[in-house]
Amino acid sequence: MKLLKGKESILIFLAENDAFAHEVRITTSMLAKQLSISQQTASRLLIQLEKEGYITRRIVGKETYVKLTEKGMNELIDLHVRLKGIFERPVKITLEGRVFSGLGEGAYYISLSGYYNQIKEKLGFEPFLGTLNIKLLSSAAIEGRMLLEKVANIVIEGFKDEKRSYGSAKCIKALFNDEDECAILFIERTHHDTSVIEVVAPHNLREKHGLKDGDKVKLTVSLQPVSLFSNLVNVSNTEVGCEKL
Amino acid sequence: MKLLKGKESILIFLAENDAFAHEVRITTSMLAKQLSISQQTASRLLIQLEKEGYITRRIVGKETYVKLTEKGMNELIDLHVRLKGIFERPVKITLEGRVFSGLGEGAYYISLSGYYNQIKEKLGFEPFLGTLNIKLLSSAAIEGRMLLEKVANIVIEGFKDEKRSYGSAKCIKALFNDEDECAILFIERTHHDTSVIEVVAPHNLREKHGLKDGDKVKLTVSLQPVSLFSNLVNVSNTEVGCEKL
DNA sequence: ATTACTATTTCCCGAGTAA
DNA sequence: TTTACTCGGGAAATAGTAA
Repeated sequence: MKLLKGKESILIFLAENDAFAHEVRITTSMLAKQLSISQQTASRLLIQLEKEGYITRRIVGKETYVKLTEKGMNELIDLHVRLKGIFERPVKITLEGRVFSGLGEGAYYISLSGYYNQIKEKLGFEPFLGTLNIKLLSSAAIEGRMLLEKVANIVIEGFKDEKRSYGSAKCIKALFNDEDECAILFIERTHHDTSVIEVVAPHNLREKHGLKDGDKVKLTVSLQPVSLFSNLVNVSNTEVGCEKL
Repeated sequence: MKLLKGKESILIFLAENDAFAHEVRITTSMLAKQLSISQQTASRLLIQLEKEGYITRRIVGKETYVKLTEKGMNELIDLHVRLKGIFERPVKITLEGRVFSGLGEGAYYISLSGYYNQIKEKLGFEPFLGTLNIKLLSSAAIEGRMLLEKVANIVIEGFKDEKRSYGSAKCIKALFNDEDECAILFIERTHHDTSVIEVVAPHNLREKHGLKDGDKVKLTVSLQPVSLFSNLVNVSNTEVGCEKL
């Protein structure tokens, strides 16, 4: 598309060239080239921006000096603040589902030191020896699960012993029923389908919350919008249970 | 003006409503109302955005669910990064001028405990008992001086003793000849005109740099673009001598 | 080289309205 | 109620060109 139209991109271009701190020399054809518009359009837009009070122009012979006014700069600040609001606010992803019993292999796998030590180190807690299986209820929850799987940023490496090899998994920290620290496990080559998640936690959640099969539970993950997409910086900006902002 | 035109503001509106994390229910008339456009335009823009790959739409009976695509989100991220580049990059203001001798009253005023202690506390150094007078050379430097005076964020309060009252001053930290920590003083009711600045520093700059009247010197202040304007947050975001980024 | 006018085309908005 | 078509008016972009 090109998100920005003529006037807006002129203001941004000027700001990028420090035209809020001092006058900047400019020609309409150079501006046109930069913004992929015609020289005539550049000329007209500068006239309009000046008329509307977003810039000042000082013409000395053949040279034109342009400066952003406070009004022009405020326009950019507003936009900046709005985008900051989007990208720097944690977004809560909530998954609801029902507890069910698995085959108990979760407990076995977590008890293996090859997994146990990694969990302890990378998740920051000593895991209860067992996982809680949760069947997701809605298509929204399943959609959320798929999103979280993409974003999960903690990797538990696979390993081998003399008998067999053990696969790797990704996980992401979450909050269980608005209370308990936990992590959702995304296990490579699981036998579960995408409507199921497994949760590991420092405590026995089943016991602590008095859960039996079929009980409804809730998982919340709070993450930064930018982490949902690949391009930008830090990966490790997930927060657990952050409600405000 | 309204910096944003239809399509762009729809993308931002959707992002503000978390439409990058999950589908969002929307009607064209509600969207029209929010963005002050007609229902017809809202409809047309949604169709176009979908065709261009910025959003996906899922129509279930009368309900429409919209989601930003990765492409759409990247468009916003690009803009965000661009604005961050503008507002979160220090801008260097450089003032050049020539040293000249004043009447020596700078030394007297700074030696007064009413000023001395404030300088020590608010500027973070014990000032040399004297100021360096600098006559600015260019109109650009004078313009810069006026800008800095507006932005100067450290206030030295005036006070009274039994004999007379002493005026207040503002100052801002700067770098002297790319080397020395110092501060530019903007004295209320000074007898100097706007082409002159006074500098206070922890050392005797005249001696340390072997300066005599007429020698050229340089002052550099590095500040955040947002601090140039009133609306936004933190005032104390001035940095001294930050060259990179 | 500039800037910026006029004329033409192209694009966009919104009223009316159908489904 | 919805969405989204057609269509007329007007805004915006460019070409041509003057200064």
